[in-house]
Amino acid sequence: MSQNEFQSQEVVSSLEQGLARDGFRLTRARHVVLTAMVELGHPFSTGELEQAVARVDGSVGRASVYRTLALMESRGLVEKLHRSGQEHYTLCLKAEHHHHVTCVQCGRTREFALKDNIDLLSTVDGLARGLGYLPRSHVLEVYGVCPACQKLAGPHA
Amino acid sequence: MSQNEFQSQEVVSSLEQGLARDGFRLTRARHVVLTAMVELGHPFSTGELEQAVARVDGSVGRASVYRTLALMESRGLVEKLHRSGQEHYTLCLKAEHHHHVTCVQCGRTREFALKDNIDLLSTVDGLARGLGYLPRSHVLEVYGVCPACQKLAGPHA
DNA sequence: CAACAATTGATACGGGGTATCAATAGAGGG
DNA sequence: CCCTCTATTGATACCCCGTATCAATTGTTG
Repeated sequence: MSQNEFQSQEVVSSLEQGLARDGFRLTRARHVVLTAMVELGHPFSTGELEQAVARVDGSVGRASVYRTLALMESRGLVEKLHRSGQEHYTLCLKAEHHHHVTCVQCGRTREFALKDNIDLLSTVDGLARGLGYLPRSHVLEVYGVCPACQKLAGPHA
Repeated sequence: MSQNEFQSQEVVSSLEQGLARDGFRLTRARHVVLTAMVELGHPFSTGELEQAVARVDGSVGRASVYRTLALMESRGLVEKLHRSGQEHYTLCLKAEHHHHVTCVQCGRTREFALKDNIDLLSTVDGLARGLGYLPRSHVLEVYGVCPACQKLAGPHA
């Protein structure tokens, strides 16, 4: 646990360094929101984020939660997940283009890149070209049961 | 144009027949909302749908617009599109599992299935398995410039 | 046509997210 | 270390979207 807290703080300060590098100020509010995001450790709704922030520091205003969320999203460090009933957001630690596998039971996500699978990436583009489109981008989200939840459920998953 | 209107009415009544088959009543409100959806002919936000409905028949209540939208969505005849800044919905005419290509310029969508591309489909599942997940479902949305918009833009697209 | 239930429109409500704005507090220079 | 300048903040009010409610209406079935 203290191990986890240690890692969390490292993640938070690396995010903060990124902000500072681009001329954003390191403020108490941002620190608190980032800490809350990292400590949640899994995709969160805006409501969950608000609660987590309040737990860390009740003096941070609601508006700052949304402002920081928007800031991180605009920098590609937080992404919206699709197909969850309610919109959820997740921290992205990989810089490059990537996708998510979301566990339909515990809700945790895992990032993956397609570099090992160049076929897939080029197939998606090729598919668009086959329809006469000029490919620009795509969204691919995968849903399944993660290894941990499979174990919990027993062999008849 | 009257050709289009004729086709629109056919689509609307085929949707209505589906509803009737399952015991839903054919009401004025539903007819108006479906007509508005079909006549929009491209992905729409809820606001656009409200406006279109009002244009067709101003006496239809706001609640019924949302009720009909939810009904169609629950039947898989309308799907939410992802990654649009604002949520958008689109009519789905294909029954089977399919995806959308959305033009980033005109916003129109086109459905496509992966049957010609079984590789891709099984690759996505295989990819999840490779990470230890039990694949359940996925979202794939493709964005690009459609043939018509490419022509408009000239050869330097 | 009668009767029953599904559906509707109007209304009010709630919650999420934002615009506003005076007050605060970073960051950098002296 | 303090000063200044401006980004950022917290509080508030506000707006808008979607929904719960409910009496009135309208499909449908027999």
